[in-house]
Amino acid sequence: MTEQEPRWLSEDEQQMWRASLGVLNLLPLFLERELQQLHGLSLHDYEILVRLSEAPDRRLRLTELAGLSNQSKSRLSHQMTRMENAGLVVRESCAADRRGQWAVLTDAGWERLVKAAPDHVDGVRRHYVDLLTEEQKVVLREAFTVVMQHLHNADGGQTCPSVAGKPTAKAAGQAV
Amino acid sequence: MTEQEPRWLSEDEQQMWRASLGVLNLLPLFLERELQQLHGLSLHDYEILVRLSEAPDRRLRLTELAGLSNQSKSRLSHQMTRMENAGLVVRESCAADRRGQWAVLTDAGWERLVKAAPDHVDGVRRHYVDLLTEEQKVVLREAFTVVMQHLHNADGGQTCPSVAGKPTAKAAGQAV
DNA sequence: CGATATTTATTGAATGTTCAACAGAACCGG
DNA sequence: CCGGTTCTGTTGAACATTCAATAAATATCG
Repeated sequence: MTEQEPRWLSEDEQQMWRASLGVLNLLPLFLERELQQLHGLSLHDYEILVRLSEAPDRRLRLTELAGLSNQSKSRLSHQMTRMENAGLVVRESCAADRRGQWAVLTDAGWERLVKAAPDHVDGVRRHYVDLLTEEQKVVLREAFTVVMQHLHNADGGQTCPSVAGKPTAKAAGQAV
Repeated sequence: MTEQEPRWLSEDEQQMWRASLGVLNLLPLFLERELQQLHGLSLHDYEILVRLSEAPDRRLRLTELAGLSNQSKSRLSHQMTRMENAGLVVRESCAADRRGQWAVLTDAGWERLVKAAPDHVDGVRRHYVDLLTEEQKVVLREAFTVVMQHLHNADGGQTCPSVAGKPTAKAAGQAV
């Protein structure tokens, strides 16, 4: 019997957790809807386009892309199929490792991203970034960097391959 | 032509946004998996159980429940069907407003919640709360309360009915 | 070298989510 | 009290996601 009285959350912690849950649930919905209506893209589409756009040669191995965009390889695989059908992206098999595949951004994909980016950044600002004070942004950046890191390490690549210590890319500033 | 150069995110803002996205994507997955494996509940199941458990008479009108748990009425409706089949919850039609329905927590649902709560709180701590400093928690609570409020107001009840100014319930401290 | 394990990516089935359309009850305004 | 509007909740179909199983190429190591 290693039963212990669990460490319940304090009133404040609970409030903070519930607010987090709210944002977690709602924010993606809003961004997704705007993106979908204005540009026919899902949030995941967008995220993938951004990551590819920042990659050298506009290409990334699937596993790495999955890690960078925080999703499982299975999900990415389905996603890629859809995006390939939409002409945003193509797969190319990899010479160096014949198990592997490149995800490559097409010109159409690039243009789609460039068109969508201003509206999307605007949405991210309206619904999130611009609601925060400078101090809050700093704290949030630090806090969430830690949490994200933790989550990437915490599972043995089941959920999503851990992203290497890459510096955040500099490219077109397209707010994922 | 009201075209404007968009206000791109600064380097720091972008880093903070991307970390947020990471947490947004990953955290629910982790909590969901643990909850599912240990107790056969989804995160949404759990959230609904908690909200009902805190409500007077363990019952809530569907619309209000949807608002409290940050989801659309449609989604909740499907969810309720599943949970009703699982015996966690029942629907009762509402005398005062004959359009309406009550969502009522069953005893089985309550017990299930009580059993799951310690493990879930533990997960929330391990993957989130305990990774934050006291200062970060405070800042996060304030910041996200604002953002959540904004999101609730921002859409005209399309996504989810806006939650009234209810004080965060006091009940069993079960960390949603 | 060869056997085993690991890594890469895909697949299909089960499950969950969204969106738009709907039906019925209550509200509101003249 | 009648007509339109809003609100309640449900439904089905399209779509997305998860999970476990698979196949194929490469690593590992005795």
